[in-house]
Amino acid sequence: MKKQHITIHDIARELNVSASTVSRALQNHPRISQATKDAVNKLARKYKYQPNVVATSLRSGESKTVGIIVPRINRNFFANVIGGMEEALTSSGYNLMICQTHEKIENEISAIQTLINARVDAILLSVSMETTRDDHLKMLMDRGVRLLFFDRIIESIQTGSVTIDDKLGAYQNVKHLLEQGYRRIIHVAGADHISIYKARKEGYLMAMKEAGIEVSPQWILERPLIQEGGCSAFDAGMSVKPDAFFCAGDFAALGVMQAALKKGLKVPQDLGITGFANEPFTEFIHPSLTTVEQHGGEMGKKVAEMFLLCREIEESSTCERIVLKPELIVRSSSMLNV
Amino acid sequence: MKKQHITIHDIARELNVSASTVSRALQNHPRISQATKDAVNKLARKYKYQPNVVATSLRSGESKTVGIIVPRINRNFFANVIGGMEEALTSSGYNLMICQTHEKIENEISAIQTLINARVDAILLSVSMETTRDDHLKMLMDRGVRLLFFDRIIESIQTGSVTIDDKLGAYQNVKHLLEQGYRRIIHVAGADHISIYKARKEGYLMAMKEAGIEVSPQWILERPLIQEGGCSAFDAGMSVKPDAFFCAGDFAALGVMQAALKKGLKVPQDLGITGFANEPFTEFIHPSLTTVEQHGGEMGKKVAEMFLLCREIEESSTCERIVLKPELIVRSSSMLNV
DNA sequence: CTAATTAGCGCAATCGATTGTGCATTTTTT
DNA sequence: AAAAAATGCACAATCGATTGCGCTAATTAG
Repeated sequence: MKKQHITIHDIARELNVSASTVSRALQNHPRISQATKDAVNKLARKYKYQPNVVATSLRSGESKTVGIIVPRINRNFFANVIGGMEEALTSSGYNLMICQTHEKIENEISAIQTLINARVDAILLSVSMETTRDDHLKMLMDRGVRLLFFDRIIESIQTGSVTIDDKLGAYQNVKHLLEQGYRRIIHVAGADHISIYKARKEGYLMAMKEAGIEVSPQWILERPLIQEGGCSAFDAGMSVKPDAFFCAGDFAALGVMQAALKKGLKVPQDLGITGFANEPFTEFIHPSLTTVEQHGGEMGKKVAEMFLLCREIEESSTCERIVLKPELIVRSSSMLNV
Repeated sequence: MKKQHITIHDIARELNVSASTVSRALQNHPRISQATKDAVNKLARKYKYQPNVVATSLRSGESKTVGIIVPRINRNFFANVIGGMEEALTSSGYNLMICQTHEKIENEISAIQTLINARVDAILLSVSMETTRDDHLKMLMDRGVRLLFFDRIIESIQTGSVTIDDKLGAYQNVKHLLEQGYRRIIHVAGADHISIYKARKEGYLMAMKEAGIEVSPQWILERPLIQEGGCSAFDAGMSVKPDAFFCAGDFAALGVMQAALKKGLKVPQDLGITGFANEPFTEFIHPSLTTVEQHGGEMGKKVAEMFLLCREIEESSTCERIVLKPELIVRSSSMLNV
C-alpha cells in the first residue's frame, strides 16, 4: 500500500510532455514557455514533488552530504561542535553523516571507508587518540575527497583546519594559578602525540618559564584524561609536594579533586585545581572547577563554513588553518583571593 | 589531479568483458566462469574497488541509511541512544543520518522532509516538546517510510517503539523517598502532553496513593526542566512546607538543590531531592543526586534492532512496543538512613 | 551424428534527474 | 517575401550498478 515517490516522469506523463521539459520547467529554464512552467509547478505542488536526491547525487557526483568523524558524540565538546556544523550545513542544504571512532584508529579507517562509499562531499575529522599514522588520510586526499580537521589535527597532512589555541588556553590557565600564588604546579598531561595535549603542555611550560619556575620532569604526569587518571596522578604527584594541579582535561581534574578531598585537603586553600574543556559538570561540582571553554559550537560552524567556501574555490590550498581563542573560566577551585 | 573512483566499467574495460560480467563476477554468480571471477576479483582488489552506494541506492530504492531525529544530540541521554544505534546499525551496513529538532516542531518537520528526500530506509524519532500534532508523521507513514519511536512517542501513531517505563521509574524513585521517611513530596513535572512526563507524574501519584498520602494540586509544579525551572519550583513550593522534591529531570533537581542550599537548607536532612535521567553531573555534585538511569545505549540498540527485524517482515504491524526497565540510582541527596 | 542442454557472457533496460543536441514552429529582420 | 533568429520542446546519453533476456559455443544426451 505504499504511495510511491512521484518523479518528474509522473508529472511528464500527466501533462503529455517529456521529463526533460519538466526538469527544465522546475529549474525555470528560459527555453520553456511560461504556460508549461505554470502547469508543471502546479502539479509538482499538488503531488508534493520532491526530487530524488539519490538520483541527483549519482548524476552530479555530489551527494550534498558531509561526513563527520569524532571520537565520541557523547562528549559535550563534540556534541557542541556537531551542533555548530549542523547549523551551518543544513542551511546550505547539506546533510550530516556522523561516525564515532571511540578513539580507535581501526574505527577511524572504517568510518572513512564508509563515508567514501557514501560519496560524501567532504569529511570533517577530529582524529582518534590512536591516530599516529596518516596513510589512510593521504589515501583520502588522493581520492580527491575534501578533508578538513577540527580540534585535533595531524600535522603531516596539508589541509584546512579549525582548532583552538590550546597553548594559549593552557598558558592563561597556568598564569592564573601563578597569579593566585600557586608555585609548585603539577601538570596532568594527555598523550603527547595528540596535537592538542602537546600544545597544552607547551602552554604550561611557557607560563612556568615566564614565572621563572623550574619544572622538574616529575611535575609532568601523562595519564589517561579520565577520573582514574586524575586519582593516579594525585597519588603519584603528592610526593613532590605540589600546591596545584593543572589538568589537560576536566575529568582528570575531577579525579584529582576527589582524591584530594578524600585525603582531607581543602580546595583551593591547600590545593588549587584547574581543568580544560568546560564540561557541564564543572560548574556544578563543589568546589566548582576552573577550566577553559573551547567554544565547540563556534568551531563546528567555522569548519563547516570553511568547507562551504573551499567548495567554490576548488583549490584546497586556499583552505587555511583557523585558530580560535579559548576562554578561561575562573571558578572556586583556584580562587584563593576573593 | 583527482583520482576518480573506479567503477565496474573500468574493470570491464581492462579485462575486455562487459560491465554486467564484472558485476556478476563480484557477486559470485554461478553463470560466470571461475577464471573470469578470479581475474575480476584480482583487479578489484588491486584498484580497491568500492561499489558506488549512490548508484546502488538508486537502483534498489534502498539507501542503506537510517534517519535519526532527536531533540538535541548534546544531551547525554540522546548521545547514548545514538551510540547504541550506531553499534547495531553500522554492523549491518547501515549509515546514520542525524538531525536535531531543538525541541521545535518546525525543525522536526523539515528534518523529516530532508530524510525523506535522502530516501532513508527508516526514521527513528524521538519527538520534540512542541509535537502535539501528528499529521507530518501520518504523511510519513503514508509515504511508506518506516517510522519507529524511541523514548518519546505519539500515542496516535500506530508503530513500533522502545521506551522506558517512566511510570515505574518515577514510582520507584518516590517510593524510595517514602521509605526514607519523606512525606510531603513535591513533584516538579514536565509538560503534560509529553508522554514521558505524564508517565512520570502518574508514577509519582501511584506511589503517593499507595502510601496513603493525599497530593494537593499545589504539590505538582509544571516547569521547564532546567535549572531555572527548578529554582522557580523551589520558590513556589516552599510555601507548602515540603520535605522532599521529586523532579522529572536532573537539571531541575539541580536548580532545586542550588536554591535550597542557598537558603541554608541541608540536603538530604532538611530536604530530600531526587531527579530523573542520570546526567553525568549528578554523580559529581555535592550532595550527589539520587536519580533514574534510563539505559540510553540499550534503548538505541533495541530500536535499531527492531528496525532490522521489521525490515524483513515488511509487516509494520509486527513491530511491537518494547518497554525497558529503568534503574533507580540512590545517592546522597535522598539518603537519610545510612 | 544430430538435437537438446548448459555454460559463459553481452545487450539493453532500469532507477530519477539532468543536459547537449537537434528539430520543428513561430517570430523577427532585412 | 525570403532569410535569419528565436522559441518550445523531445530525444538520447549520462551517472554506476544490477538483472532479465538472448545469443553463441561447447558439452551432453539420445
